[in-house]
Amino acid sequence: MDLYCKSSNILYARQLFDKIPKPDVVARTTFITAYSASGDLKLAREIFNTTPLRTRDNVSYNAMITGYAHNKDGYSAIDLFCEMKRYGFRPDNFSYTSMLSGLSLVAEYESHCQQFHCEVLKSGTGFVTSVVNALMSVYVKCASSPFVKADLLLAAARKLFDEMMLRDELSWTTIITGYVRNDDLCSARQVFDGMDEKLVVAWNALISGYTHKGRVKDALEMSRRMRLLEIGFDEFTYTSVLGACAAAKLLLHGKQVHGYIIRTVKNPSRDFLFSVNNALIALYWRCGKLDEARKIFDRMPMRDLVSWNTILSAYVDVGRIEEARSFFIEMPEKNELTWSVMISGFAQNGLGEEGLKLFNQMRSCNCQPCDYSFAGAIISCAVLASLDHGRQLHAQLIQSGFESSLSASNALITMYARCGVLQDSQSVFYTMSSLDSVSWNSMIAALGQHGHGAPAVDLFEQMLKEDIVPDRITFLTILSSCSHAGLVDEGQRYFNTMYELYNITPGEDHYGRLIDLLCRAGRFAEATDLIQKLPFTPGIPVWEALLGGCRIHGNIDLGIKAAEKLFELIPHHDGTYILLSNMYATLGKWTDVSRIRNMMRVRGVKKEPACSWIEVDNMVHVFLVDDTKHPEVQKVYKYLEELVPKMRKLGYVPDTKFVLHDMENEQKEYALSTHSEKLAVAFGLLNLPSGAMVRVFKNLRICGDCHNAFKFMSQVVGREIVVRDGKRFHHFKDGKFEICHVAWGVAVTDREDDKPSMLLPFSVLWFIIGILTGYVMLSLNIILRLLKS
DNA sequence: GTAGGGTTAG
Repeated sequence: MDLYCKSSNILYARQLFDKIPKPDVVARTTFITAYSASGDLKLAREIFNTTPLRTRDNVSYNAMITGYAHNKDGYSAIDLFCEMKRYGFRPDNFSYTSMLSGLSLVAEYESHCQQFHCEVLKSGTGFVTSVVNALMSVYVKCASSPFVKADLLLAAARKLFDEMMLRDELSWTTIITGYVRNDDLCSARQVFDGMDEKLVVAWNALISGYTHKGRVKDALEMSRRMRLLEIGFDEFTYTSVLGACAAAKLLLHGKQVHGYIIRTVKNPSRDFLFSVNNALIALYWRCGKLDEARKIFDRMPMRDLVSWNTILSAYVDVGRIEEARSFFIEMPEKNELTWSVMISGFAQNGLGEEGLKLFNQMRSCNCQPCDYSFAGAIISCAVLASLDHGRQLHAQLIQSGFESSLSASNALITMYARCGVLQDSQSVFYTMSSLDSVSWNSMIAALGQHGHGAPAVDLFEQMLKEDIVPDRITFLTILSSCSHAGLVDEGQRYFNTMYELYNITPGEDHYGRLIDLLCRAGRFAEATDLIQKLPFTPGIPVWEALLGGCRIHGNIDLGIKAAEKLFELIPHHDGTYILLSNMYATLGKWTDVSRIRNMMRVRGVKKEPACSWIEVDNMVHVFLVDDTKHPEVQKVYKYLEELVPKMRKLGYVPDTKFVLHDMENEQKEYALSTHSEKLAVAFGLLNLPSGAMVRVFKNLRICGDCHNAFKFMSQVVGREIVVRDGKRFHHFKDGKFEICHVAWGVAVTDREDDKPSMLLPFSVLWFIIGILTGYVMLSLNIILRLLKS
């Protein structure tokens, strides 16, 4: 039976076990261990529970406690340890070691460490190496949780280490990794240098430590020294070294290591093949060689979960989402990481609905979402600009105890910003206990998207002051923000520092934003000059930026050139036609507009009702780029005709004038209040740039008219309204073009079945449940007080 | 029949 358990053939062993009339405690313990090892704690506990109390012994308790610890259920490990004592068992070395390993998973405060430290001392196991090692682990892991005095905890671990009677290899590695994980590589190195005989494990710990802290050079230097000292690499060394190469994108070096492994390692073990091949997949992916990565994956005789997750992440990373989806479906097993990668993969590729669907599917599969999966779902809400759902997820995030998660908080910043509630983004940002570059990037982008260019630049400067190193995304964001704020010189200066100070080579996207910046300011000569000097053949982002700029300033000649280039690159892209016709519309050249629309019809390009839009003082000029007889336009007219008298009746104060210019160059003026559901509907039908819709949506929401805000959003549902990142609108003020809102805040949900979203009923339900719970709690409280008195 | 560390995936 034991043999079958060890060869992982538990099912067969269980058949034998079930034939024993009265299995003894030894047989039961074998199963507890086997089930725990296979991750099936429920079955393990079942066997444990059916062991009569009088036959239980320390070993069976210890096996069960270890099972919990191995399966990351620290609290149950501690509970069982306490139960054991309650029933009169005397915990031994094994019990303490296992319980402490469980404790290290959940220890969050200094008191947790101290309490159990006292208990160890009282029990007399304080001199046992394995117990002290586990206790050190508790201190070390606790030191990396927030709101603790990490230095004191590490010092306590060090004291334990210094005073140990008998150190083994684990003691050394525990303290070294303790320092590594708490960013004290100096102390880690000191302890390492003090080792007489340096174990491979210790080398590995330090190499991976250097890699994680971005010190790839030091990591590779260590591996070079290992080779000089003729210390044999094991699979952990290889994976760490390959990880270092992947982090620094050192393809050549990585390939050398790959070749060396092929030449020198004969008869590799199963584990060796798993971990080294997985690291190789990651290496080739990170170095941009997806095909090589795929080859390694395909050639693996056996794959584990990490292999699948790595190849999945690689395909998601390069945006090949459909292939990623087929990997996801094909995978023999999944963990929380698998789900999270796929959810955020959908979200990052604009497939918000798919992301949310998968998040719900994850929960219905009994897979507990982790903070990363929450982050993916929250970003999905950002893509859909679905504020209600986003808020619900925020509440659930807090409930699940992930409030302090970095990735989830970063997602919240983006979500609130894209849903038009900048204040909430800010309150998340300013209450976070630690920030990384993604947090800064998200907050800067949030400000920029809301048109607050100058504050975005200020925040960027603050980021630099706090020694956070900006990355490519930071520069994309700050260039857009400068563009919004008309800060041309600042933008150019930041662009130049990119390579000079931070060694980041600007990509086509960066050049695109720079050209956008120049064109918005009307500096076409500089822009065209830059395009000619580009270090690569200009592609879509460059020409789109140029055409966008020409549209604002009515620079027809240049605009046509840009459009021709775009037609060469993407022949039937509706966006180009629409930008082009909007350019003519803004200048009132209606014959050209209809020429373009005809071209679209002849060439079979899908025609969206379109319009161009500028705001001058309190006047919104809307240029309809459609035939007046177009049914969509007719609907708009009808709505507006009905709207004005109705609104007056309802007492709405007009605050904005809308001037509709149509193709026959007729102008119609409507004095309207933006606080109107009907107007919102009209906008929805018009497919107005969503900046205008954001305005209406925000007004409704600010006035507390959430119902209508929601209704407005659901009215928009079912129509192809694409909310594009970076689609900006312009404000004409004091003779200069300035910033305006970005196109966030429009819901595009349930497009398939065209039903209103279920978000509102859910929020109402939550609200009612909240009130009922509060009411019940209150009554209970009163009853208790009455009983007491 | 029971224990403690190092790797690769976001």
